Amino acid sequence: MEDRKLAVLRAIVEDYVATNEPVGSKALADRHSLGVSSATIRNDMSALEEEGFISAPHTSAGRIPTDKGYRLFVDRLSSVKPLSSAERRAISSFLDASVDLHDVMTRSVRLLAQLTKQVALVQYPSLERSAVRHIEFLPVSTTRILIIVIADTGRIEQRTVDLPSTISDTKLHDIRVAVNALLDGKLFSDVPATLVGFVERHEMDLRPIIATIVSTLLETVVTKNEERVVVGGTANLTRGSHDFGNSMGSVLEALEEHVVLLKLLGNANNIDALRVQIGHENPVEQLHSASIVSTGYGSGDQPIAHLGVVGPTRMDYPTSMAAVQAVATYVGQILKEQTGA
Amino acid sequence: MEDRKLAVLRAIVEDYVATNEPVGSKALADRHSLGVSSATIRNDMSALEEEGFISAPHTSAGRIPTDKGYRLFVDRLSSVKPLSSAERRAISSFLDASVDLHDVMTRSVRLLAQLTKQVALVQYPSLERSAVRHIEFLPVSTTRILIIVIADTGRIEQRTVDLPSTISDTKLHDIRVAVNALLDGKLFSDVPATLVGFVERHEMDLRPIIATIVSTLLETVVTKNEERVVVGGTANLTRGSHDFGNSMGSVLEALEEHVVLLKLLGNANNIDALRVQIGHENPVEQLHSASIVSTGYGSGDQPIAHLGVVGPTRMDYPTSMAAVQAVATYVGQILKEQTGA
DNA sequence: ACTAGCACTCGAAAGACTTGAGTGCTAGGG
DNA sequence: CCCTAGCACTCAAGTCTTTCGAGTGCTAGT
Repeated sequence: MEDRKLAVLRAIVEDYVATNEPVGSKALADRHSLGVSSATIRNDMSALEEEGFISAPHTSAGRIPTDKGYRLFVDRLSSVKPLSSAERRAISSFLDASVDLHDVMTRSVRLLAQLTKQVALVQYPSLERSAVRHIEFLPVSTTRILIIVIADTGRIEQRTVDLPSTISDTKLHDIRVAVNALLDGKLFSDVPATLVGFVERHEMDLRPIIATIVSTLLETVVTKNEERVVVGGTANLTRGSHDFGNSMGSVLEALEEHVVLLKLLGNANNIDALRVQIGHENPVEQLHSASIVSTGYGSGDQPIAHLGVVGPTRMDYPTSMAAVQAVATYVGQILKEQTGA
Repeated sequence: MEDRKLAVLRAIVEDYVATNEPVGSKALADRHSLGVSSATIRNDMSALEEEGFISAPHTSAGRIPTDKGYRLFVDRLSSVKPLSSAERRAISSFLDASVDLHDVMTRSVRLLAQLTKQVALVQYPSLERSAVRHIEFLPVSTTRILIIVIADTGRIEQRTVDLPSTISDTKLHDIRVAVNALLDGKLFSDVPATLVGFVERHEMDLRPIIATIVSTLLETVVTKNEERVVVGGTANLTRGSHDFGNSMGSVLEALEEHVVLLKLLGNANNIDALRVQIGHENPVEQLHSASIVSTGYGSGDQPIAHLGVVGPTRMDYPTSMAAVQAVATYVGQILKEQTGA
């Protein structure tokens, strides 16, 4: 009895996702073998509507799932649909061809967009979770150097800095060696603590220069550590024609605001499991008619960043969840291979 | 007489761009002081239609400019509208805040999109036009190193490479010094020639390793020298509602194909002047209903890459041209400051 | 060479009508 | 007691018609 009501809800979600049209009792009785007549289904639907899982766009139309309905569906009614082996092979071969981090990110986002037919988001490995692999100083002119920070996750940050006075190449080299000795292998988040007192350990006349360098370094690594997100598959927004109706403009706008996307993916540190945010559950107002399926990925034990897809609430959750999961796993592997030993 | 016909065409273009509705003879007579009656204008319009500069969507509607009409407008009738000083200030202050190349690209594209209310494209400095500033080798494991190539334009390329055998840190350091001595300051396009014979100048047992490194280096610098393009302001596609009608999907698709965008911007080397491609004039089929305004930008004498905007054929050409021009100039300056002395 | 006037065209907007999917409810059957 | 069959009702969406008016081309007049 309760079971049947759930079955009806599942059927409604599945049909609505497939057809994008409100689904009525008759259609359900016909297309799914629920073993009862349309009248009975009508009663169940009435109850489901009462409880807020479905709603009718207008009196004489079928029902469509509400956000709450999708939530129940995702939590209790759907099984994560395994990918076909062809798909798995496609994923790994496509990602294996990547030559560098940028390439991995770009390919992942394309892949994810293609697999899910949704808009895909892939975040670059977070600097917070990265460790210093190497730091390089390149003289650009007599009073200007280029600082390059290379992270173990493959990310590279650069910054040009004006020095208060000139410095010889050998001195600069010495500083570089000292900085690297101190910072190599350190987590970005530990860099500030590690650099405490560094300036003071040098000769007086070098201190202004070193102070400048250190402050830029800190800025690069911590203060302005810009997280990056790649977006792909926006053309998929036009797929289901009226899924986003006239609000498509604001969806596109939101997708260009990387700050917003980071909020979506959860720039908090705690989340690594597959996460589904349905409709109004997501924190971005402009995307209250969209759902986000996301997860963390990483080369080791804990996630170093997130990736996911954004689509209309009426998306194919099982497939999206499977694809997101799979891509995250593969990306993690690739990064491990490329950056680790 | 001929003069008046041109004035009529100009008026038609301006009105159509402003209103997005076919413009009729009466409206022209009213809104522009052409000094003649609507009947006379009708005659002129007839002639213009005959010559293919305008066309009527259906019998009893006004006229809209054809691609040919826009072309004439751009070539002979429009004056590049200077930006307001407020706009100029906004541009320079916004771009001045950039901290690195990525930042410059991102900010430029946002700026350009905002100024023109169109989709903006900004190409990263072309590797072809870059020179080597520095090359770094970082050991990742005993048989694996990370090669990092830093260009004078601020671009940084990385590549992980598996070595055929182990190598000591000191040997690796020696190779690095040798490579840098050879390549520093060389144009990327000259790198292959410069490296001829490099492998052979080393001891026999190092040759396999060096050969591997050299081939990866060549790949990075020449063979797979991926040009990059940043896209922004896609939300502007939804602005004029039916400008792209149902073909908006394919426009978005085209904008995600960076190869396509490079074709649009002209990956040929010869173009640096402001260029306008109207409708079918552009080489990309999916964008035959769009126009592209683009130009080269550079930190020195010749352009190192291109930037521009993509919009519907009925775009405000004078404004777009001015904005593209201005942003290109500023970007060139900023890059010069950041990367040069 | 320009203008005034007029008949004509045809898309877009508004209204009337029809259609049919879907509902809620009630009465009857296993 | 739960399910089903049947029926009256509702309402969006489609179709058809009508109206409306902006805009045209042409001709005759200044």
